[in-house]
Amino acid sequence: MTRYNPSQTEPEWQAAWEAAGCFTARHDPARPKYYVLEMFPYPSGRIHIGHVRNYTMGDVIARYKMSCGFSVLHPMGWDAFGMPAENAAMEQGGHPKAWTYGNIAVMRDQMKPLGLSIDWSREFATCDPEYYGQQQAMFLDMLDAGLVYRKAATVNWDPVDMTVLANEQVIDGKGWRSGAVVERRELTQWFFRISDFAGELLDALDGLDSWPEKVRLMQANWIGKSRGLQFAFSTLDAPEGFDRIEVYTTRPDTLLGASFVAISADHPLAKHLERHDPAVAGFCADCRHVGTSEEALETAEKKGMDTGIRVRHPFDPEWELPVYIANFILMDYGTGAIFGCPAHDQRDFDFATKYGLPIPAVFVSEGADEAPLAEAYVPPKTEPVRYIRGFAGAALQTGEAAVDAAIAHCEAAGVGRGVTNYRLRDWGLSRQRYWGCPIPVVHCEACGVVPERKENLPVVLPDDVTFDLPGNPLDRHPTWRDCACPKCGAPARRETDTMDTFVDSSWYYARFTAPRAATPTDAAEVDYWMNVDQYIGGIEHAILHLLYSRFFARAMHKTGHLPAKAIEPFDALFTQGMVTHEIYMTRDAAGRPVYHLPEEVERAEGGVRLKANGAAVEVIPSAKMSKSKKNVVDPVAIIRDFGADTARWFMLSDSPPERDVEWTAAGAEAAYRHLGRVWRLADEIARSDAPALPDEDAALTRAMHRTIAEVTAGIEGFAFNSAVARLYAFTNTLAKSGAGAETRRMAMRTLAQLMSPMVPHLAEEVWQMLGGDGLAVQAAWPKADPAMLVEDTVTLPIQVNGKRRSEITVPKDMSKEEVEKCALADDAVQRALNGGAPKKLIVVPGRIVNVVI
RNA sequence: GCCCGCGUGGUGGAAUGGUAGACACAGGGGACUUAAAAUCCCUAGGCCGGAAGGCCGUGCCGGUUCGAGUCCGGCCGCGGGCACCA
Repeated sequence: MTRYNPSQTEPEWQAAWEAAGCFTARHDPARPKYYVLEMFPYPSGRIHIGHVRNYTMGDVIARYKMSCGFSVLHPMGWDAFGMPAENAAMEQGGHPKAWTYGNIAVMRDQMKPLGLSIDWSREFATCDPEYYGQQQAMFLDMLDAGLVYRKAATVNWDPVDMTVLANEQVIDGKGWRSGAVVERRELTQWFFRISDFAGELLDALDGLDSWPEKVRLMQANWIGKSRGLQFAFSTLDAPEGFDRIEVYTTRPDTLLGASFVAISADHPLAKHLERHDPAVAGFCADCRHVGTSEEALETAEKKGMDTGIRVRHPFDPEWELPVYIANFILMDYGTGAIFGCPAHDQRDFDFATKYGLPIPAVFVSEGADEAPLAEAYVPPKTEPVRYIRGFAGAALQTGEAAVDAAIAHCEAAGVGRGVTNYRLRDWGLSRQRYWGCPIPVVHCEACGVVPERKENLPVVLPDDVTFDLPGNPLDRHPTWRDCACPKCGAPARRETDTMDTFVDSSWYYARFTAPRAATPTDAAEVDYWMNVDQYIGGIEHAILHLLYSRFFARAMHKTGHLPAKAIEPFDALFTQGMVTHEIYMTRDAAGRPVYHLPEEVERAEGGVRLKANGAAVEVIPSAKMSKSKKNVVDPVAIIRDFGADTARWFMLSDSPPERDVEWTAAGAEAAYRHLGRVWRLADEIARSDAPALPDEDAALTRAMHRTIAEVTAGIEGFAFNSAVARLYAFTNTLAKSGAGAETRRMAMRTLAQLMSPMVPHLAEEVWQMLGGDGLAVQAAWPKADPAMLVEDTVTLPIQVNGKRRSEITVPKDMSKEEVEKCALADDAVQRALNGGAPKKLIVVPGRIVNVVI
């Protein structure tokens, strides 16, 4: 007898699908389309078990939609520009291009055995000149449309390596390679005007009702709309030209709680003072040694320096406040200056305490008196509080109301104006790196910044570069930089900055609709395929990638590359969890940790041991897989040992897709055993000649329809683990069923279809064994018969005081009164009542009965 | 530091405010086998009890409710993001 043998049959079915052209996306106006997209991978070198999970989920949706009659687009590509390729070139020699395309080839070969329903004819990498050339064309259109501009911005500068560092390359304020203390440096850089779209990007979140609420919330907070007051303090003893300091505050109601003014070290006043005062210069230099990331700024010790300058309080000419330079004020947000109200802001409180500044309370909780504060009092803005230093509105009001009243009062008094501010900053896209899309402009001494002519695109990266020196090889390339000005023809210099890789990933979804088009998009194709019906990816992209893509789609619309309907490119979003694994650790003689791969250890009596020498292994609970901790599982080995279907089945079972899943060898083996069980069951049923048995046949048919309904709902609702559980249950039901052979064959074929999106190879195998017509992948999705789902009785739990004490089974449509009667007659209820009458009787029809005593 | 999540048996997890632990893994017991593997069957949150049954139980503390894993407030722990990692 033959056995379940995935290593032989899986490649055969993949060949059969390819021969039948099952996964070629067809622009068929007669059929509804469905566009499934998983976030494309970075070609790091090998596929990861997390990729298997991500792409399996997308594949389930794609295959399910195919069998529901949709024309499906399910493409794959590579997010191929970025730092790791340059790092590899620096560390191991070679060229980023060779490294990247080599990795892509390996990963494509590793991915294909998974049997994904991908239309590989649409594959591209963002580092293909055909792709980035179109990106350059759009950049020029956006430049023309005023969506791109240049301004100065700060970067992390490594003074030893003489290079710009990414935030992740700054560790504890030092360069990762050189160890030198990082400096902030200003460079002129390119920006997208995303902040012009802040209000629209925020408002449009409401329409994204198939996005996770948490992602919408995170984006809304990131955009950070606030209503506040912008006004100026007039200064005393300030240098010329600085007679006013503009500040922005979201809490103008606390103006009478002001204790100090703090400005950023990058504020024009700070920069002015720096030039004349060595002490200020020293302090500002210190501030600039903190990296540019908000995290670094916020977690650094809060420090300030009194400038000696004083400002007058706008409501009291006698009241003077000191002006500090502080390391936690961002020049990029608001005006780069704030007033501190220590009583109602913890950061200001800490600052005031540190520098011995007053802490006057503005409001107290409703019934309280003013008393010295041990910490800042920061109640929710919606809570009514009593204002003791208020100046507008009622004494007792909410923070919200007080802010509105304060703005109105200040505007009337001529102190500033109410403004709406956004936290969202413009998107800096310049990168001082080689392996990215060149920014297609030229710097000409006579003409200034000149866009490259479209017919000269793509501006291709030169291949002859070296990575023996830090910094951007384009900057020191002997000939590439030199060019003629597209306007006047004089000798000019190419822009050597390349684009942020987020640009590449902000429109790839549109390119997949016409990947070989001679323009960025093809109107007919984007019109048919957009939007992405289901986008799937990691929660780590909740803010930046998704927000940039939403902006870019709008910018593409404005420049004629996308229709209006595509300005929100992703109709539905699903964020899946990570795959984790235990970490196995021993220690060397010096007590340093040594990590071990999962295949190097075994479970033995009394714990986990090394296979090599039996040494006891410390097991650290599940963590995100990382090479350095060696808790990685190689999908290639799993597929070799168990087959793709086992890997797919395991990735879908047990854990809910949005949550992290732990890979365990036992779980994978269990998945394999189950698939073998299904195979044997199919084999047994195919041979059976059992006669029909009306009761058994009817029961099995009912169970089958219930399973169809449950599995369909599970797939539609991204509850793959629940769908898998129903499939387990139905497999057990089918195995034990005494129904006749014909009914069991029908049920088995249905089971194969329901399993097909998840374990497509096994499904084909079973479908074929049971005489299914054609390929299972092309069969229409089974439909549950609603009549088969109706139950005529229902079991109601009976609670006494909220605790389950008994249950009754009653006809589904029994009246409330009769249910009450049955419940009260129940033994357990009688016992509890002990002859008395219930205080209350709650009957929720079809659900529960609660007797309150 | 700020924003967003998550926390349920030995394990992964299920559960429109309505029977907590579906479905599985590991475990225990049994069948088959010369034996093992494979397979099949039974069992299974903890405590007390022979059983019937009872008490406890969804990170911790409190609240709302006839009823809370689910809603609200406060804490603890873990994870994601913080604009140049992708």
